[in-house]
Amino acid sequence: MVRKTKEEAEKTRKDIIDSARQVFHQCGVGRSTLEKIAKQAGVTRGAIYWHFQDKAELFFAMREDVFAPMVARTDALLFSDDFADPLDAIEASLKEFFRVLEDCPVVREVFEIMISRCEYVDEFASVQEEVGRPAYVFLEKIESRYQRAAERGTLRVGLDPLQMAHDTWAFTSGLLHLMLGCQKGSDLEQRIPAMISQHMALRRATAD
Amino acid sequence: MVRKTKEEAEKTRKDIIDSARQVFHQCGVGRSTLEKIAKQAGVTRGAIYWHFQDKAELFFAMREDVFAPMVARTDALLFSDDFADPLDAIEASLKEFFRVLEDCPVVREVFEIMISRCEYVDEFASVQEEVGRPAYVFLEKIESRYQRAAERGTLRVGLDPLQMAHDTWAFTSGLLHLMLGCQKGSDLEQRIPAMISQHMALRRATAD
DNA sequence: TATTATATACAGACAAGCATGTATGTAAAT
DNA sequence: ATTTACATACATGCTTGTCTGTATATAATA
Repeated sequence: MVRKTKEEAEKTRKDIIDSARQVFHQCGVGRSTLEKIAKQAGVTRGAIYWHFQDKAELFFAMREDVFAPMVARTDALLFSDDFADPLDAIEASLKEFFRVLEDCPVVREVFEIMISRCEYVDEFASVQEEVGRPAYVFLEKIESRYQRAAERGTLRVGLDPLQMAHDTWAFTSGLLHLMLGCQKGSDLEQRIPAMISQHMALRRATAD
Repeated sequence: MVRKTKEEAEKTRKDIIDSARQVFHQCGVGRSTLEKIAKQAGVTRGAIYWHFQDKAELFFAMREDVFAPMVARTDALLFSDDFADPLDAIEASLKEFFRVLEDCPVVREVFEIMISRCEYVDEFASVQEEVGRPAYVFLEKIESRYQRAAERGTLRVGLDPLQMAHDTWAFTSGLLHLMLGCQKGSDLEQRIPAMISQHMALRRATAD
């Protein structure tokens, strides 16, 4: 029972990615041997080398599986027409991001691997760029939203959209890192929605 | 020329830590072999094993060398009596933190290693806690400063000190991560002082 | 439709290179 | 005389990449 049907092969591929995520999360990317990953997936290294060139390519595949959908979800809210106030769109987008991160263990595991279980050197140095770029793209996106808010008059007078974008940018990045690095006993996760609300409230125009 | 005087031995120890920092930074902690570190320091592994139990202990020593002074510096400003307004103390403390990070390559290298070149699993899992704890301590410290600012009336009315502390906490963490992960071409570093000023300005009481 | 050929999807074996830890040697400081 | 501060040598265990084997799905052909 060697040569499998295409669907079976595809399932094997997904099993390997799933297994890699678990092993990466437990051992760290560097100490995750292909043997461990194979065993966890119920295959041999031969199967891994068939589907992927090496550990790096496996890592990228795992990452892309969760990263792209995440960007799509949050962008959909950020640029949604359902919100009269762009600030509401920013708030909803941020909350959705952290909600998914909290509710979906797979997504959370991948982010935890990327943030605290991978060394960004050599063949993984490019990963840092790939993570850095979206960060700057995100900065531009929220800047455009703040800009729109300023035009609509929902941004508090005297506040500069570009500066607000930078502040929210850092806030979001920090929240992500603190959440993923926080100790189990901490109540940070429950506080997150409130933190986001309050962060946005700080820059809303006061009611006339 | 084997048995060295105590001062020479101490110098060897520091050379090893220096070398470890460079190799950790270049190869990542996991791929840094003691052989590489030894060669870079101009000694053999024997010297490393004499001064340190293993790579983990060497890592901790390197970290402690820059971490403790950093906390001392920033705390000194944060709790200084020279500032009439506690918000000024927070601002000065944050600016000092990032100034050192920018000016001192040694400090920056160590932070870069801790953030993006080390896998926090097994014997290094405790490192994450050791980094996480100061983060929570920092949260408490700035909360107490915001509390004081509220009492002094320099915090804008209606703002909750605890919530402000959380916001500044995330902002700082994010700024740190973004700065260390930012591409070389970015102008983020020049923007940092302005970002901090603006962050604090957002919560200052408006002049009567 | 039946047969054949070929590419597929792996499993298993192999050699080679490292990295680690330890054990031992040793010359000088104390 | 003894301890110190290393250097050197050694054995061991991984991990990787590659190479080969192979049974079967699938395509080609008749």
